[in-house]
Amino acid sequence: MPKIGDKLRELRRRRDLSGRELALRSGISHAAISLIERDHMSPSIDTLTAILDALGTTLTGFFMDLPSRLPYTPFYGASELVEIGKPQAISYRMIGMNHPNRQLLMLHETYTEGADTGLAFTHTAQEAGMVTRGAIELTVGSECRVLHSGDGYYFDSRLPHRFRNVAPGKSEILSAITPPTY
Amino acid sequence: MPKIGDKLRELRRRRDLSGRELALRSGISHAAISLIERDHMSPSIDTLTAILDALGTTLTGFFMDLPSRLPYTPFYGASELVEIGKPQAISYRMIGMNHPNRQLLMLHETYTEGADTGLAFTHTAQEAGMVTRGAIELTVGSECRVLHSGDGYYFDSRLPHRFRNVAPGKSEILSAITPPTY
DNA sequence: AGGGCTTGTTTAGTATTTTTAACACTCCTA
DNA sequence: TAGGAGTGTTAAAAATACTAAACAAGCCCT
Repeated sequence: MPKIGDKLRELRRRRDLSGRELALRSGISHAAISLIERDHMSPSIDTLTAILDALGTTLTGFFMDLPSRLPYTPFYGASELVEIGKPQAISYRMIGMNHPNRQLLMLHETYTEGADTGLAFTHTAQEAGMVTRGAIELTVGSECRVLHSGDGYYFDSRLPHRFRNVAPGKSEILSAITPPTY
Repeated sequence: MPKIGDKLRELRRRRDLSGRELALRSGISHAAISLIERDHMSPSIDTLTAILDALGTTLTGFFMDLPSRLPYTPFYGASELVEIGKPQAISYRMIGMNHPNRQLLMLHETYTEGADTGLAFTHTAQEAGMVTRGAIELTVGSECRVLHSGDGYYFDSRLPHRFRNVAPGKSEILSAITPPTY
């Protein structure tokens, strides 16, 4: 009943993949992919999962559809990023402040030497990021690790988490949170 | 792969429906429902849609709050980021690949000299990011601007957009997209 | 023009889902 | 105690998803 074919094909094309390439990555035959994309058959959850997986997507993301938007300016110069933290300790500079219907919160975080968020909980949200400078000790639940420039993270904000700057000087993170619970 | 059985049974029980009653309302046999609920078979999108329909739910709603009961590691070392692009031109390295129910897609993008995405459209999504190295010419709708290290952006992916590396060498972006339908 | 690559489609056969029908069990009630 | 009406599970056929192989069309060579 749901016509997922067009959406799937569009997704694949956007990634610049041929049917055969996607078949190879997903483990599904290219014939099946062709049939699914033209709505000639309704894939099982398992096969659709495999396909979306190879496209870097999830069932949730795939089936989600959002309402409309307004015109605005998409650019945010480094100096225009709005500060929503405490620059003396931890600076949170926000990207996308003026967006009419924000659904994710993107932050440029700067930690001064020794800065520490302490243990934090949030409602149900998800958080991802990458260290771009220095070294950050990240604790999530019972796990702990030091992340250096280029290392990333992704966790459920429901778990208690804590960021601590362990570099001799400033550290920086670029992070994203959804939904934007700020 | 995804074990949707428990969630389905829980949903049905919460509505105080028997397997046969749900079968009647959905048009699916009660045997099939039993098998699906015990993860003995992977339903097609059509049949799952019919079942969820009878339960007053949608595919989106169903997959959105699928419990993430799987243990996972929130850390992603720089070398573990999964490549979903084409390193010769534009590399998209994904943070959060193993997350059980991803709701945002975070990417570390590396553009080789002169790399160009060409004009791209998406359905309804939102995208934010910051240039961390080099210089990127970003076009969104009718607007165009060159972003340097430290500059950010936030736009609606429904608008036609294009990234082009205009630096003499590699450029890098750290970006986030939600929902993860890139 | 003709090979050799790619692309997406079709067809026939295999595997899996889905149905139909029977089985086993509990809880009522006569 | 026996029977009916409810529940969920299993075992057969039937229908459908899926695969493997062949087909057709386009593009780039020389």
